[in-house]
Amino acid sequence: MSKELAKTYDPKSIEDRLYQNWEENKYFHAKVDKSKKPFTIVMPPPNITGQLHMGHALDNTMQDILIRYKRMQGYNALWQPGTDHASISTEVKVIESLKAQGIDKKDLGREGFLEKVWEWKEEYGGKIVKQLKKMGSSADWDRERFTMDEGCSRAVQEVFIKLYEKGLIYKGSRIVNWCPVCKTSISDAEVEHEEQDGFFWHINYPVKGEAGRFVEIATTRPETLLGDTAVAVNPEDERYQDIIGKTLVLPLVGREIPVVADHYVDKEFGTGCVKITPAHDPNDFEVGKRHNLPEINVLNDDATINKNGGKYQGMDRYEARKQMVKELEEQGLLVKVVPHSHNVGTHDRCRATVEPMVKQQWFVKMDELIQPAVKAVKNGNVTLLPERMEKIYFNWTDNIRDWCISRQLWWGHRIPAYYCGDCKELIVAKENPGTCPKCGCTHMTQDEDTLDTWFSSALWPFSTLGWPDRTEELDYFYPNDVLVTGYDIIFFWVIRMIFSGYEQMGEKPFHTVLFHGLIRDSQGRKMSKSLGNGIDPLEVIEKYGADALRLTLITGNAPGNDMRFYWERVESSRNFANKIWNASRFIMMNLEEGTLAEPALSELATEDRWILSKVNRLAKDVTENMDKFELGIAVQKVYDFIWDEFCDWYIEISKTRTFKKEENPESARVAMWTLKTVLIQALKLLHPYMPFITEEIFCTLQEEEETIMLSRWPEYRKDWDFPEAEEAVEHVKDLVKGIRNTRAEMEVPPSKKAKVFIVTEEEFLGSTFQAMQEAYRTLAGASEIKVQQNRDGIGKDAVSVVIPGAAVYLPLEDLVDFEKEKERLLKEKERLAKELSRSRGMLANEKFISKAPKAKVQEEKEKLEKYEKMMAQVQERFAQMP
RNA sequence: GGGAUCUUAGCUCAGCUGGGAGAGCAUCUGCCUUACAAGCAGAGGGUCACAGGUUCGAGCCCUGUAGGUCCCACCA
Repeated sequence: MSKELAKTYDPKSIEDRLYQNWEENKYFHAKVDKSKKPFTIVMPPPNITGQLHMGHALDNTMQDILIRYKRMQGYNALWQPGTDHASISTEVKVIESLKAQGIDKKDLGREGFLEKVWEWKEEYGGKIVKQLKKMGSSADWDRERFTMDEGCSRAVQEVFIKLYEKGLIYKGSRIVNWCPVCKTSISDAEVEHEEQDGFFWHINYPVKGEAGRFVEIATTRPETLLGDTAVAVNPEDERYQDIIGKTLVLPLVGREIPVVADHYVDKEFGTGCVKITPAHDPNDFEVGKRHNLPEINVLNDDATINKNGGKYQGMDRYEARKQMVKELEEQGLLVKVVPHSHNVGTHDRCRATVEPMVKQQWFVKMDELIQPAVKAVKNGNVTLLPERMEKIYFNWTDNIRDWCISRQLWWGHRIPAYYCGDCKELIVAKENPGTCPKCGCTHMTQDEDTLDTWFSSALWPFSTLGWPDRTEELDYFYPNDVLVTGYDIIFFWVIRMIFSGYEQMGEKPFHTVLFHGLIRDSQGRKMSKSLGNGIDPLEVIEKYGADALRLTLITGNAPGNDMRFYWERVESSRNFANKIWNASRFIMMNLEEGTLAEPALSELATEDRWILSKVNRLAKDVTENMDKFELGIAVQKVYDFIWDEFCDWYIEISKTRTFKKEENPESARVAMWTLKTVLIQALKLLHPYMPFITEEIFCTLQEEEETIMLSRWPEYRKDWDFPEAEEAVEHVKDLVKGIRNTRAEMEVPPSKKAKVFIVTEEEFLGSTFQAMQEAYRTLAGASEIKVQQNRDGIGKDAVSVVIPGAAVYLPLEDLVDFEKEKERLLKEKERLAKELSRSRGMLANEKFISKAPKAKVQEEKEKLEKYEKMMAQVQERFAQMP
């Protein structure tokens, strides 16, 4: 006897053990081997501050499925993992933990603080990796990287210097998004627009020298008045022709400002007069440039009013707003206040309202750099899935603006720029030059800023492979094949990787991007910390196992679509795992010791050929779906096959042989071989999705096998194609279902076995039913079976079931309620009549005959014939009824 | 303001290039049948949002309408 499995599937008892075994055996490790084709996926690096959430779970499951699939297909599959330093998140997190200990970041100084962050990273940064392992992720952990490790840091430096030397990175005083809470600039991509209810304050600006004359402006941010350096009107606006060029006196401040004419102003909107604050509004900034207006910054880094705000200095911006509105009202300059909802930019990390400010920052010039990335998607060198993501992609690239990459943070890659303390000369270099090349002094200091986190992530597909060194890994595994990620980071990351790949490597980073959606809660809400509605994947694994979680996340989920999480669905996934477990257990219980030799084709019973044919086509279909990245469809097919075909039909049918080993040992042996063979094929097809349970069963079933992970992916076999067996078994299934159905409707107790007469004139059916009667006798609850060509020996009191090609009679004698039987037959007649009229209608349509494909027409003719025969049977039965 | 996407069984969702409406859960009925009650067998339940159009044929393609979700956007 073979090894035995426990009665119910207990994922906890096997998962950790198997994973450890895989790691120890280095099954995940991919070595450069030019004799094999590489297949590479780079893992989106989770933040070191991260906790595994459903998004990671889905993302990693998809990648693991692809990697395991390709690995089994014989590819040299590399899943390159790593983590991200996540500058703002980590810095904020460490600041908070220091605060709890009563320590302030500034007191530690830059060096001291960074030391603390590294300590924190060592202690907590690896947590997410351990959690990913719980998912069964077969990433090559030996190659794990970190965006701030030595190599990745060199890559960042190299790219920065190269782009600077090409003139694609520049430093400039520009208007940027400023987060007053994080006290750093952020990129446009990091700003989220939120509709907020606010007001329009209409304010009168007095015209200089013309007492009683005013220009009425409308603003949503009255406090920015402090930085106004002009008022603009549209040059074509007839109402205001005479004031263009005049001077206004800024209320509360007294500064004199000009009225300028600029096409930016919309005549129809508001009053048609716009206050211009170049230092705190992107549009005004542009207007200011056109009219040579001064930029007056009135805000400190924490969004309090600075010294340029005169008496309002030190007040928070909102406090100042209140105070100023009050004073304007007192002075009679406030015309009206109108409720108005408008979009406010917020920082996606901390939700604080972003303040546009003019600052000295570093930028990447985007217009040229982006071009190869645009072309790549347009000409299909890079495919985005689902296709609609292309529109989002192009929408961004078409409206590209320069990328602000400097951050006023300490944790991150420090900008490799040095300034001369004396002559202010700027040098971009890997190291501090020591002396100033211009004035010769030695007062060189490094730029204080660090780079946007995404600057290093953009290099991830090649920096992880060793770039800027020319490693053999880089040569072999680059470009990667597929990138799997959420559509929410298409701008942050995907686009930037693509243009960086072309710019640095001269080649795309990957050929396909597979996007997935968000996992939402059962009410369709985003899972978030603040709502407290997040479901912890680890909790799901603890309760139902990693395989159940993986299956739940993949089934019924179309690419790029969001999905709701239901515990009930995990439960049904778990049930499926248990189903496989028990089916396997059953097979092992019946397996005899010793290997089962593959029988000759002639030894196979009809049902053996049927299930082999089915599993054979399943392998073909699943492979096709996988190749098209239709992961959910593929696994659904495996699920249906295992449960509906293999368990419900084949195993049940096979019992007639395996339970009677003594009677016909040879037939039992062939059945056992088929059971085992088909199970192994199915396990392999399922392995990428459910790695743990398939491994455990595979290895228990075949002690000689080391792992399913490295076994060969099932390929289509021509000699396993048995269309006639498939047809035969389909008829048997119809027969069994028909009998079961009738018995249930006639309320025949399950204990009562009935005789079954099958009347068919078709030779193929007759011999099929004859040959397989042992198989369906038990399935249909029959005592005795007779297959014949006429109704001889069948009494009038027999219940009849009409199936395609045959009529089945069950002599139930006293049990028959003829009224009920008539009712049942009538229903059947109606159904057939409907089918017949549909079919006849189609075939009577000349245009259908002439225009539809011939095969379709033929198919329809066959259907019609089938239904006509069935109808005849039903009518005949009516005629016999008493 | 521009764009994407969704509307299919009571609930959540599949449905690939157009060719007789599916799954899981829920509901109802009967079964502890020696792999599995986390199971088996059976049943009910859908004018595929609405209105047009293309087609021999539309859940699927086109147009419009309504409602939901999301993304982008410098109208102060």
